[in-house]
Amino acid sequence: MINSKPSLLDRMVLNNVQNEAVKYIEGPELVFAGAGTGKTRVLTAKIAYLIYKGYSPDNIFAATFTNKAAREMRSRVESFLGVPASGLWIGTFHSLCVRILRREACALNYSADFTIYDSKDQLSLVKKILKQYDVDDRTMPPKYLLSIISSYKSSCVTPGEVEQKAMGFRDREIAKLYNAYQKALVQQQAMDFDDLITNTVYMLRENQSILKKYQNLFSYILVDEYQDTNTAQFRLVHLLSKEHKQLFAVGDDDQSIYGWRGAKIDNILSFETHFPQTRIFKLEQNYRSTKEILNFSNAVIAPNVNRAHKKLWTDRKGGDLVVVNRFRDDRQEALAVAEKSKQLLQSMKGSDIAVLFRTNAQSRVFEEAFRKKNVPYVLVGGTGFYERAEIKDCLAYLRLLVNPKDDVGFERIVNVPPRGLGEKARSDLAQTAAQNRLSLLQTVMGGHTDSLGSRCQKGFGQIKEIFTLLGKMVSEGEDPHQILKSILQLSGYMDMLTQQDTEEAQARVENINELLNALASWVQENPGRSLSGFLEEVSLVSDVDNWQARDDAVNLMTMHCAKGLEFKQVFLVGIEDGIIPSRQNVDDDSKIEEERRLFYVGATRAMGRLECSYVDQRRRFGEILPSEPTRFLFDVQKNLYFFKDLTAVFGEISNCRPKIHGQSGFKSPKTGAGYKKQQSDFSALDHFSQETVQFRMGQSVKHKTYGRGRVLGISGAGDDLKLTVLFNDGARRRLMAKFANLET
DNA sequence: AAGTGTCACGTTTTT
DNA sequence: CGTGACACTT
Repeated sequence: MINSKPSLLDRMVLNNVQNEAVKYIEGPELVFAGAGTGKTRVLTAKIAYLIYKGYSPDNIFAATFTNKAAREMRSRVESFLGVPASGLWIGTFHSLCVRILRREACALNYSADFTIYDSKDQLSLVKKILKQYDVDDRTMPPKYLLSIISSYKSSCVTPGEVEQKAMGFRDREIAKLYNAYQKALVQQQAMDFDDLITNTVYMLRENQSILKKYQNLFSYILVDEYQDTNTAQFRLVHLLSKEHKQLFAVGDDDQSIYGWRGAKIDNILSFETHFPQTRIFKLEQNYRSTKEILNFSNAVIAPNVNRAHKKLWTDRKGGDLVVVNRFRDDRQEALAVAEKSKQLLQSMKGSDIAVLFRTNAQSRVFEEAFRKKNVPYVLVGGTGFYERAEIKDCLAYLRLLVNPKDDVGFERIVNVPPRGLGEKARSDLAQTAAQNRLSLLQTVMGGHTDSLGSRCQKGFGQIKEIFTLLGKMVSEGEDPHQILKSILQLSGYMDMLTQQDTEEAQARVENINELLNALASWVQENPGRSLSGFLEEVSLVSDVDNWQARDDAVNLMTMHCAKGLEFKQVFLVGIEDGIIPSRQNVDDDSKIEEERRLFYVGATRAMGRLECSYVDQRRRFGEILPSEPTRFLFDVQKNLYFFKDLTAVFGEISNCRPKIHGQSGFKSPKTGAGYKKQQSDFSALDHFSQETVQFRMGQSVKHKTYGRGRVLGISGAGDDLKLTVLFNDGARRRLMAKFANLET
């Protein structure tokens, strides 16, 4: 069946443990795969091996973390085997579940064309419900309510169960609102992200014949990034595999970074109790990073308590020591990273370089710096294309054509562009709709608006006309791209934008054109598929899914986004207390552990060079606030990184009176190419920094009256040098180095 | 109903 | 600083 001259397994190039893990098909199997140990390789090889052993691709269910990963794995499996694996069920949990749900929708009282609500849609719906129930959104903020609902859902807790276990008024209130929210979703034939998993679980749990069907269909279950599965996903995997027990999970507990959205690290740590007779493999040889980077990373993660025992090693020697830079402020940090990137781009591809930060807000300064220095970059994630208002408007029109019960979508576009339909008109419509048990759009289309005030007749008439024409186009099988064009024309949306004649409106037109292009190429790639296919794909894309590394451009992204990726050079920026660990996670030990894992994930992305940085002061909400290096840095022995104090590099130079040997660039700060050159070259500054810095982070010092302590923070320079010291009596004190007379 | 202005609040992280 | 909610004006 497969023509393999060097045998399949030979071609896969696996080490011993990897090889055994791939060939073991005798039951539940868990592979602990540390960062860079060839996890993806094992997973792909495993799928290829299963097919080679006679499993049909149709019977293999493989859950990955992103669609991008799924695409890549599918094509690697195909190139291993030399045959297409189109039937393979590979994708994110969300997209795999949607596929099942579309087939079985009626078992859940849903139509196959249900809409998927994103977090903005969820927010509108929740706000509407709070208003309906007359709940004050100060005591019950919509976002907060949604986060509660989401955490219930990710643990498969129904509104009824919340009600049952309610301890007081507030719990009952939440149960009531959760219930109303869920009812509204069904009524509007919509599901939110969590529902996609949770509803699949409920359906399988309550429906023996459907369960049997999928247990038989999926004869092998594989799960990637198992450390980031939540309870609902665990239940799903458990339900599907409990008869045949052919389950393969890979993951790394040290990289569990999604606890805040319901992921349970215990899923991987207690795998054996959930799945008895599990065979465990550990991949500990790292092929990605240098010894220096690995030692640094191992030291970062070592203090965590809640983890499985393992230690990564490598035989890659002779790399550069990890660097920790200290900058004066976030602007200097960004400019320095941009400048360094610019130099690196002469010998490296942009796709080899990444700047990783904790929060999206940090990206702004870097964008400015990269633009200023004329260094090309790609920002991965952030406010996604599909979240822009004009794009969401277009999608809302399209959504309504597929699902006329989508009231959230309807409310979005009733009066965009303005049709004279204000609050009064809308609440009247909502009332009529409720009386007739119809959705908002159905009420308009059914002509039930005749009894409403004459002022709004015109507006509703327009909507009816637009959707009648569009409906006709859809039923005639018109091309989705053409349909969107008609929407923009018939609704007057394009006219509205072109009339505005602002730069803002211009940008929106361009975005819409981009959407039109995306839709056109989707139609080309998916001939014959309906509009709902496009909408589904659009709702389930992740930030990295659309990301394309460019040879010429440096990559900017969050540490979360960088999971699973690798780069030759990594800048891990803003490693400050309050940022990583996030201010909001500092009082909880398990959250601190997760923050530490995130730091570890960031550090282990680096193959060749890792350069971290923190700043003394950072702009936050327009205010300049002092910053201190992350506590995680103190867990790393000082010999594992090289510390560079660059706070004195721009300005303030006279303060420090540095002794410069050989070529000096510091004499004429304003003019001369020499200065510019120095400014852009970190290594030329090494000497300089070592001379000015007498104190290092974490260094042990002795004070006459306070006794021994560790240096926690350094700021200022020269005579202004200030130290924050944590003394052994437990007190933190800020001292002027000049007067403190510290001994080492 | 629509457009303008003022104020509070927010930044974790995302399928 | 930037966004979104609300109040006020036309």
